[in-house]
Amino acid sequence: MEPTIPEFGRFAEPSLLILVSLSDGPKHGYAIMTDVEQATGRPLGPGTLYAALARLEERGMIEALTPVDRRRPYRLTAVGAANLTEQLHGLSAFARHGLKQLGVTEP
Amino acid sequence: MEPTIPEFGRFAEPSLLILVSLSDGPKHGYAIMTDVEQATGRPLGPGTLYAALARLEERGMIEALTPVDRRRPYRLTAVGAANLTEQLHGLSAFARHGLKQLGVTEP
DNA sequence: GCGTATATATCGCACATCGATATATCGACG
DNA sequence: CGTCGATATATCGATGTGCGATATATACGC
Repeated sequence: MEPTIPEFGRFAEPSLLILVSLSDGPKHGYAIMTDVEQATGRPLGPGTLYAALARLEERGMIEALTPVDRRRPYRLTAVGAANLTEQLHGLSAFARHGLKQLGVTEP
Repeated sequence: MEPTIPEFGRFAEPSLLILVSLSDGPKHGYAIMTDVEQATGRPLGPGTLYAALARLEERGMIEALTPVDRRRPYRLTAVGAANLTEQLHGLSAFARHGLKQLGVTEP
């Protein structure tokens, strides 16, 4: 039988946060930090950030652009964007499914 | 300034999967395993499951019911349900936000 | 009685998170 | 012109989680 919830894959929160931040356009590390903290209200420490960036690049989800000044910007690759889109769809469906089961009516 | 994305908190995937499964009604471990595998298409191994159950109980998100036969059922607590609802709302908003930035139009 | 499905428990490795710390530069303000 | 806070990246170490493997026991069909 087919799964009722599409898979939403193999990146935990911080990586997803980073990918979504980059979906807005290329950014360097520090900009991602402030952007994510802005959006979520929670700080994303440098330990988490740079480790996750390295992993995401390694896996071809993002790529480094040529550094300007002290800044090392990254941008989403096509693969990364496709992957992110799929994950977000899965996530969205999962959230709807859960809220439905909880009896929460969505607007 | 206020965060634009509500926080979606502190449980990684498997725990969320378990909580959503329990939002359907009380279940014992093995039932959760098959339920989650059914819904997501991916197996949830016993190592992941029972460790996560222990953690969730410890934190008051779920509680153990009286065992029947070999089965040790759990159910969502009020706290757990409230917490889950909040997380799913955050998750849903986050997914919408990301998809919007990706230029994906949702049905 | 033999294999498969049901059911729970535990160990150990690998990996991720995340706070702390370090380092360097830039701009503003006194 | 000196220092302080913001910008920017890098790395280390503790702790937590995920997850596959393994173990064990019972119930059921064949």
